[in-house]
Amino acid sequence: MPEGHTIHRHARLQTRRFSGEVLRVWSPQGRFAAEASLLDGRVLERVDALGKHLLYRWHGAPTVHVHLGLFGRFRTGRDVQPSPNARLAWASKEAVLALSGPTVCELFDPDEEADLRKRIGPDPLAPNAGDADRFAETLERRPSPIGAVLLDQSVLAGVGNVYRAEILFLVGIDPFRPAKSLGPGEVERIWQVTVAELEAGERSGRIVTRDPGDLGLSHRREVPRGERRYVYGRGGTPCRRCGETILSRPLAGRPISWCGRCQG
DNA sequence: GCTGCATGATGAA
DNA sequence: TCATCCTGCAGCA
Repeated sequence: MPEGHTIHRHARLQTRRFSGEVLRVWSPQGRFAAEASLLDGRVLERVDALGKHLLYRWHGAPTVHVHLGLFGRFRTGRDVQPSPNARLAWASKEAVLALSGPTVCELFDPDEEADLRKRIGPDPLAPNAGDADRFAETLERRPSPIGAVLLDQSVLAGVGNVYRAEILFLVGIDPFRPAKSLGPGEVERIWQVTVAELEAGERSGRIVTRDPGDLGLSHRREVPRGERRYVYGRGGTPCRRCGETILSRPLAGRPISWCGRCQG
C-alpha cells in the first residue's frame, strides 16, 4: 500500500492519535528491543513524512526513521494485539500501534536526517517554493524514459508504481519517452497532476485516479474496487477511455501499463 | 501446505 | 539487470 500519500496519511493520523502522550514502547520481535527501551515511557511529539519516509520525534530521545518498503504495514487501534513478529509496538492509554515488515526501522541522528533530505527530491505533498522548477530542471537533463524517472526518489519523492502509471495516463504521455524530450507544458502538467493526485490519495486513503463522473458518481470515495484506475494492472484489457487494448511491459524493473492511443 | 506475487530500495556486476 | 531483504495473502493443490 505504501506510496507517498499513504505515508503522509500515516503521519497525520498517527500524530493525531499518539502525539503528546506518554507511550509504552517495545519490540515484540526483539530486533528493535534496545532502541525501544530508549523510547519506552517517552512522549511522542509528532510524526513527519518526507516522501516515503516517516520520522518520529520524541521528547528526550532520538528520532525514529521508518521506511515501509513493499511489505511494511501499521496496525493501529484500540484493540490491536501486536503480532509476535511486529518490529515495533507502542501503546497509549487509548490505542495501540504495531509496525511489521518495514525495510527500515532505526534511530536517526541529525546527520543521517540531513543526508536523507539531500538524497531525496521534492515531495509533492510537502511542497517548497521552487519545487516545480527544480523538478523541471531535473527532467531536462534526463535521457531515461519518463516512466523510469518518476520512480526515482531523488527526482520526485513519493510517487510509486501505481501513481507513475496513472499520472502518465492522465497527462497523455507515453512512459517510454525520454524525460528530456518533454516540453515545458508537459512537465508542468505532470507536476500539477502529481500534486493533485497525491493530495486526493492522502485525503481518501486510496488511489482513485478515475473520474467518478464517468461512472455516474460524484466522489472518488464512491468508486468501487476494481474501477478506480485507468491503466495500472490492466494490461490486456480495454482502455477505459478509448477501448484500445492496454499495453504492459517492464520499465525500470517493474511492470507498467499504458494506452498506446491515449498516450501516443 | 505450497507458490507466486505485491503500491520499495539497495548493492553487486 | 539481477539477487536480495522485508511480510501477507490469494490462488491453487
